Amino acid sequence: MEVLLMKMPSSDPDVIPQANKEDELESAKAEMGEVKEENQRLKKMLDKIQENYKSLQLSFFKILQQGAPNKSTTSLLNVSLSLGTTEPIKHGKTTSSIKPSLSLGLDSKSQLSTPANSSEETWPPSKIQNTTSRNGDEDQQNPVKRARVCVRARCDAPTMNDGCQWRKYGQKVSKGNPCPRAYYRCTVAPGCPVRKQVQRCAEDMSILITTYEGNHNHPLPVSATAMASTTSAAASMLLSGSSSSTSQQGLNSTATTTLPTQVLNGFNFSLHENSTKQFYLPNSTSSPLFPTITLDLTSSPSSSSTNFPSFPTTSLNFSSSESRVFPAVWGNGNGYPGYGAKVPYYQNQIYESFSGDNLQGQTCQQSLTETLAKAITSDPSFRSVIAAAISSMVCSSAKSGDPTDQKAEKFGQNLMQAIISQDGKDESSFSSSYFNGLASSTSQTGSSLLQPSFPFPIFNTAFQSASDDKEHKN
DNA sequence: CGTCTTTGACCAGCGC
DNA sequence: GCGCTGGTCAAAGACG
Repeated sequence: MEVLLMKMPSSDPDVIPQANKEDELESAKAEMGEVKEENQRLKKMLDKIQENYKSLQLSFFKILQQGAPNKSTTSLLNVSLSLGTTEPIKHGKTTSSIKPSLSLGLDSKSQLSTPANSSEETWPPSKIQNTTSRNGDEDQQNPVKRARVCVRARCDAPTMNDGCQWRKYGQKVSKGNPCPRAYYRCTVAPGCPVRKQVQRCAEDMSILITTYEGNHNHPLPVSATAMASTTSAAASMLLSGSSSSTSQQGLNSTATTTLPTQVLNGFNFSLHENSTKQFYLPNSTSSPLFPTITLDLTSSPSSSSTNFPSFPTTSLNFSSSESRVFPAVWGNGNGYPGYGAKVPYYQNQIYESFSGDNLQGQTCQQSLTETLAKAITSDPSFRSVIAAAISSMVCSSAKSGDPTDQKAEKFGQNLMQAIISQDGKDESSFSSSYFNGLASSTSQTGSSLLQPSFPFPIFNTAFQSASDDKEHKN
């Protein structure tokens, strides 16, 4: 800790009287004791944050379960999982309005849209539907299994690495988008019905839009479970999360009704009617027949084509305009690179948000540090959320009047200041060292402040993914 | 040699 | 009926 470093004697010890040495030693010991107390206090704070997180998570799933799914209507819906997209949304020529309504941190929003012609919304086409119907049990799949999951992410590589094995079977240049659309099918197991489309956003070439359809009929590699679980869970939410009723008429109308956006842990889960042009991808002709789940991992100002209403929300956005933030995640959509690559921590975040499974991975301080550094440096809102949480905890603690709490308050303020001040800076090294310091000081006290019990699942999964990564490499 | 990608052809749905 | 469009097929070539 810097406190200790500052207290290190700088002058020649030979000229310092023995009494002064002892005084400094005692002073250093006292400082160490205070630091330990601070660590204990921080641990309590984090425990409380964890409790709050779990409580919110439980509330979220309760709401999901309580929402009586109307499968006849939900099959006509799109679900959009937005991570941090808070900018104003365009729906054709209209803009959206906001209607907060749900409690427990769950917001809802309304939106208007013009009838969209999104190729994303219409895949698979009727031909495929007929084809799958001829395949026997394919048509027996429930809407969840038939749901499509569209993932938007910033990625320089041709495809996202989702851990699965894909084989490209076609490529087309769709009208209105100079970027060709690639068609892949899962080759992990023969006969796997899962297919995906990959296309770059015409308005922002850095955004890669991947649309998945179908469920895997085989075990998935560990590195692929994050995305698969995400899509599956999102599809489940698609059915359970809609309380709004729609009709085919509504789908054909020029304006759509309001569907809720739920915010949990900073993640926005919004439901869109299928006619909503969530993302540009113009030119589609067929009517929407499958529910579509859109997972927006972008929040760049340039992604003005995203059609999410602007609404005030506390959002954790783990995307970054710099794709290198996830160097080991994207790219090379072939084979099983996922076994050697880390599962994107934000994907795991999503997965855990749905599954409620707080992974208790092994300790990996370095991975945690890097993850924290990336999370903090990649998004200001993340820093703000952390700072706000710490501020809240510290302030409530300081009200107790305990002098040590005042020190904790000061420490928290410094931490907040340090976090917030990272805006606009390349502070990976700083964040890394900062949390290294936290973690190392924690280990001194024998606690597990930042270890698997960390309240943010992103951190837990960072452990997990790192562990998986090491396992696969071994 | 096996696997994968490329790419033109083909098919079906939709709008005019 | 025709043209447009999206999606799939399959032969040929590339690659390790």
